[in-house]
Amino acid sequence: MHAAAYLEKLNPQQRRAVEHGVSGPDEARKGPLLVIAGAGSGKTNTLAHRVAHLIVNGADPRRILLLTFSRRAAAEMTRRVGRIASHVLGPDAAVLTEGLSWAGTFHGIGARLLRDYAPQIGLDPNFTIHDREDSADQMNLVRHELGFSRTEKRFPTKGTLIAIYSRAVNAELPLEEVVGRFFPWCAGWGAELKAIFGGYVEAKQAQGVLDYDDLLLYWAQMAQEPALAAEMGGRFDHVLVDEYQDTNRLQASILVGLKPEGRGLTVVGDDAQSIYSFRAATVRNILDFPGHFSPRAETIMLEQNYRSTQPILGAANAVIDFASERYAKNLWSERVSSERPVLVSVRDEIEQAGFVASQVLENREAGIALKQQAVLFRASHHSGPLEVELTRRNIPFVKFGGLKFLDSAHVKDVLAVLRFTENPRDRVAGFRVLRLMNGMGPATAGKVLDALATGPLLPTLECYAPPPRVSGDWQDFVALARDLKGGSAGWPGELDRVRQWYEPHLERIHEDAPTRQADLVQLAQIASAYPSRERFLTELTLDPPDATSAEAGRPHLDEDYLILSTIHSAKGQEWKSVFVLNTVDGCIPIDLGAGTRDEIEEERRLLYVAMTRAKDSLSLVVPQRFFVHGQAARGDRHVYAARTRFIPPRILGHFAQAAWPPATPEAPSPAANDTVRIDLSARMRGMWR
DNA sequence: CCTGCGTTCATTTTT
DNA sequence: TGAACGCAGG
Repeated sequence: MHAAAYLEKLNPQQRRAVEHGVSGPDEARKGPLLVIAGAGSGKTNTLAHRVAHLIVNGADPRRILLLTFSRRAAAEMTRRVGRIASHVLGPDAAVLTEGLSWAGTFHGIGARLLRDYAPQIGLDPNFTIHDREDSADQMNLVRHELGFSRTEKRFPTKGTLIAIYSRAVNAELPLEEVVGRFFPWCAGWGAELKAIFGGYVEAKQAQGVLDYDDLLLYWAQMAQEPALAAEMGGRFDHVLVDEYQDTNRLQASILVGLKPEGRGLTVVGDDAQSIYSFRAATVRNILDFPGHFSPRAETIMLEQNYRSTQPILGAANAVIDFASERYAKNLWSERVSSERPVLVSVRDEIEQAGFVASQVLENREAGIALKQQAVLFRASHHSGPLEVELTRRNIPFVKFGGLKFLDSAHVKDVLAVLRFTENPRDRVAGFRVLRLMNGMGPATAGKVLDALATGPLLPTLECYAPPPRVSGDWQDFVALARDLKGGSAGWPGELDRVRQWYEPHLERIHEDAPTRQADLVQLAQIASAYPSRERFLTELTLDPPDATSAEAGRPHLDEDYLILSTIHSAKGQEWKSVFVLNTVDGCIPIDLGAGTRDEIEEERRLLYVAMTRAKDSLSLVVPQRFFVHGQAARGDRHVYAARTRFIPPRILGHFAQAAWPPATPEAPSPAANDTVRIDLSARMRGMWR
């Protein structure tokens, strides 16, 4: 085939990455490939082209494994591959790219493979998956059983326990080292920790439950068994991994197990954007990748940035130049502009919100849609005052990252009922469900669960004689279980049946039942997009919908809305105009605990990631003071903050500086007197009563 | 054995 | 500010 037209648009480095090991009969060229792709260097585009190029040249899409960071990224990649391929192959391409079914996150693909191989590794293929909070609850049950809830000295909480456990698994480190390095204040509890973790693993196995870490751990273990590894690896001719800088040791082990020689293996990433070390991701994976193989992996650098203007890129480069260990890159852009990024000084978070809201509207008047603008922040709650201001001004927004509505108690309750039906041995789900009934405490619930550990759901529940005070609720519950188990409602009718059962409990437990009901309606809508209960539960746990929007109502998809996002959730995205909130020491870097050197370095990369999301305009907002949390609403205790240490004086030349509101010698407004004399809003509300 | 109340505590990022 | 835990009463 002559050089395809779709390759012409790529720059020489991108093209090398796309064609690596594809053209030419030379087997040796199918060796491993590392692509270091700087921010905005067309990484996704290059990877999509590579996959399309493989398919166009005869690779079987069903034998391509594509590991991405989120399901959204996987979907985007599949879409792009389809578009590129259809330029070459016409309508046939649709059939081919539909075969690209092994695209997803490590965890998602892991779950799928584990269900496939379950019989061979002694696993119940109907396992249910615990999210982080469920895992913590499970850990707590064990902690209690082993009697560690009443120790003399303060014992680590369930959250700490699961964090330690998870770190040890994902980093493939011995417990002692994990505790010593990351949790030194727990150093005295070595033996107790081992006991708890042992109990935790046994509990999961007895219940047919896997946690997030198990999805990788079991997969990695399978990949260490030569026979299984060969079979699994043999299913795929090509394995491509995106965002490799954010993988951990366990994930690297999986790759090596699947492709020991690195044949057909491609990893893409940018060490300067590694921001997930709290999940045990290690930048060493990408730094050490080439040397893992013999001969070494070929390394290609993509250094031309197509996203940002030169002044924005220059400022971002200046920030990351202080980083210690990294692949030296020299990112450059042809996009000229006279506009430097702006450091905007504001009085406090309230003014910050005012500034952003005004600026966003101004931009929109200038023709930049809200969707082309984003506000980024380090921690989810940093956007609180801004959300209030946006709501007040009626500016629609969607927020990515932070608390999801799946974490709210009522949604978890409903999901737990489904999971409990799917797997009656799941004690965390069972506990949650049973305790909903009035009069059902921990002891009674425990007895029911004990009975279920050995017998099947229905006869066990039907035969169980509950204490008299729960009998009414109990009958309803058994009827529910019968309906669900009988499958008469079908999917997603089952969910409606659960909601119907749940409603009286919801009203009894929560004051604000109506708002919570609305969430459950939302949940039912989401559910209708899934083909079955099992798929719904699995995929919802592994790929929760990642956005929440203004309470005023979710904007319709065709509407315009502003993007609010944590920096972590902004990964891989870009906007014309970007605002970064709280660019001060204490927020970036966040002041928490020790603040080791590595942690500080990661915070630096976070700022770099935030800055490199901007195409045309970038504002870093620096509030001068912060009100202290946990005082009376009108209190004015506050602390002063300083500009982030990652922008020291010697690189200030890369920025323009401004203050907001622009200084005007106007008389102070009367509202500055902060005593409220009359409550007008109450009066307004009263008009309608 | 369960529930409700009072107290305390700890506040990142996410598959 | 809210969630999580402990304690006492029923």
